Order: sequence, then C-alpha cells, then structure tokens
Amino acid sequence: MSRSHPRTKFRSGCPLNASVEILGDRWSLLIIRDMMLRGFRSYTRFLDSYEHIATNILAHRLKKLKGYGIVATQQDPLDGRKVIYTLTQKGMDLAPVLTEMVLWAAAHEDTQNPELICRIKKDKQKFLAAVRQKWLEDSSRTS
Amino acid sequence: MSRSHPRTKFRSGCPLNASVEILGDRWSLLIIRDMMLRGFRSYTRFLDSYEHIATNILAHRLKKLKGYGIVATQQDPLDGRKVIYTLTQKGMDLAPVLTEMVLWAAAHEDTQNPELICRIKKDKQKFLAAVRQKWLEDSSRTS
DNA sequence: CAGATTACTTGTAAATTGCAAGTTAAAATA
DNA sequence: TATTTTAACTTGCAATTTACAAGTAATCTG
Repeated sequence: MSRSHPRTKFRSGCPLNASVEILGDRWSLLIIRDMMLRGFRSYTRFLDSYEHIATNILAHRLKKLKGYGIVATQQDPLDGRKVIYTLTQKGMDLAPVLTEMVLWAAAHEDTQNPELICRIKKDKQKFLAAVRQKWLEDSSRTS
Repeated sequence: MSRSHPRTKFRSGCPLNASVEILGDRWSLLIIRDMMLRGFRSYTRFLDSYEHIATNILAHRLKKLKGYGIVATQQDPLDGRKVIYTLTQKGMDLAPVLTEMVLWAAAHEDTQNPELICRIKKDKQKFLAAVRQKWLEDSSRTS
C-alpha cells in the first residue's frame, strides 16, 4: 500500500525545504549514516545502533526513505528472513551533507570520534571518494 | 527560565547525531535559511515566509536556536517593540550544510529557484564567501 | 488617545514519537 | 521432525510535539 514516491507536494518549492521535509527528523540521517559509514544493511543492525531507535519508528523511516528512493531493498538469497537495505545513488549523494554536518558539530559541540573528524579535515575530497568507492564495491558484491 | 544552553546530554557522542538533535526538525534550518540567505531579522518576517510556520513553533525554535548559540538577539534601538535576530558565527558556519542540502534536493527533487542553484554550482567557494561577506557587513552595521 | 504593530503566550485538537508486547515466516537446533 | 531462535516487522497505548486559533502586553503611529 506504500506508494513508491510520496506525492504530497512540498510546502514550498525551495530546495532546502525539500531536503528538510525528506530528512528533517531525529532519525533519518542516522540511518543513512549507519548505511554509509558503518556498512549496516539490516533492520536488526540499525536497531542495535548507538541511539536506540524504536522498532516502529525504524520501520516507518525505512519505508519513507525507500519511498523517496534513498534506500533500496532486496531479499537475502542466503537467508529468506533477511532483507538487505542499501543506499541508492540518491542516498549516496547525501555524503557531502553528512560530512558538513559532522564538521559543524565537531567544531561547535562536544562530540567524539576524533579519527573520523581528522580524516575528513585532512582531505575532504579524498574522504568522499573513499566512501563512494566502498559503496561501489559493496554494490558490485551485492547485485 | 530558558537556560543559555540545553545541557541534557546527546543520545550519543556521534557528531552527526549532535547536528541531528540540534537541527533535525521541520523548521530550524528554514529559519536559518531566512536569516542567512534572505536577510530576515524579525519575528514577523519569519512568520511571513513561504512555509508558514505557526507562531508558537517559531517562538520555541528561536529560543532553542538561541540556546545553542546559533542565533543572537538584540533590541532594536529605533523601535522598542522589535527584536533583531542575527546569526552568530556558529550559525553562519552552517552555510556549507545548507549549501549541500540545496544541491542535493536540486539534483534529486522537483524544486524551484534555479538562479540560486546555478550560482552555487558555478563556484561553491565564491558563493560561500559572498554569503559570509554579506553577514560581516550586516554585523558591522548592527553592532 | 485610538488604533495598529510587534513579539510573543495560551488553549486545545491532531499528529507523531516512544515503549512494550505481539505476530509471522524462515532458519537453526535438538 | 519438533522446538527454539531469529529477522522483520505490526499493534496498542501513553507521552510528547505540532498545528491552528485566539488572546495579551508593550510600544508606536496618526
């Protein structure tokens, strides 16, 4: 019953507003982070992440992200119970957004994971290329 | 009663999570957009923006953003009713985040404002420098 | 000084979130 | 093969948040 793309029009045509309507909540970007930076691909992995999302919220967010074409699903050929969640190209294109949000918080808030921040600061383009490369490799391994 | 900085600890130490907890809602980044890109500085200006935020939500968001040191307030010396809202350095440092979110939505969703997108695409660094420069000029004019 | 403006607050209904528990199908184990 | 476990959800309900409408206090304008 979930349509492939939520077609209720955005509140305005502003591109920032579109991003906010799609990603502006307390969980979506964290799920994308787990997929992009930690390589998580399954429901239970997302559940076990640091911030402890509730099961129903996770299900809703995954459905929404899929609806917007940010994540895609496939059945695990080796285990009929498992669903494999992957980032689409559209999802991967959020890498610069995540990166800038990480840099901003690292600069202005008390946060952890200094290795990641160092790596990004040292060479942002190289970091983005590496993230993208890892995604390409995982994609070829999967599909 | 509003403390200067919300000191309830974040759900995790992840810098992305900090950004999400501070900015991850449907309004905060739009208010920051109006200040950064449209030069809005007052409560009524924010209310009249495209997406039509409710008055109580706006008041809450402004309080929160002020609490996090993203916006600052001052009385208008020429009109005792008016409060002037400005972005702090911390708020201005969100420019790369907004920029990447604009680019992402422009690439993947049906949005408007092609001039802005063109300008960013043509030379991102130049765009960011210009936004920053405008802020500096407004700051000197104000304080 | 009467009316308008600015920056809010308050009340209330609707929607969303969070927590706990349950369900279904498939796989692993005894 | 029967039983238990696992994975991916769904359901019910209370608590929180959001949205809409209306009201208020201080200031300004004619």
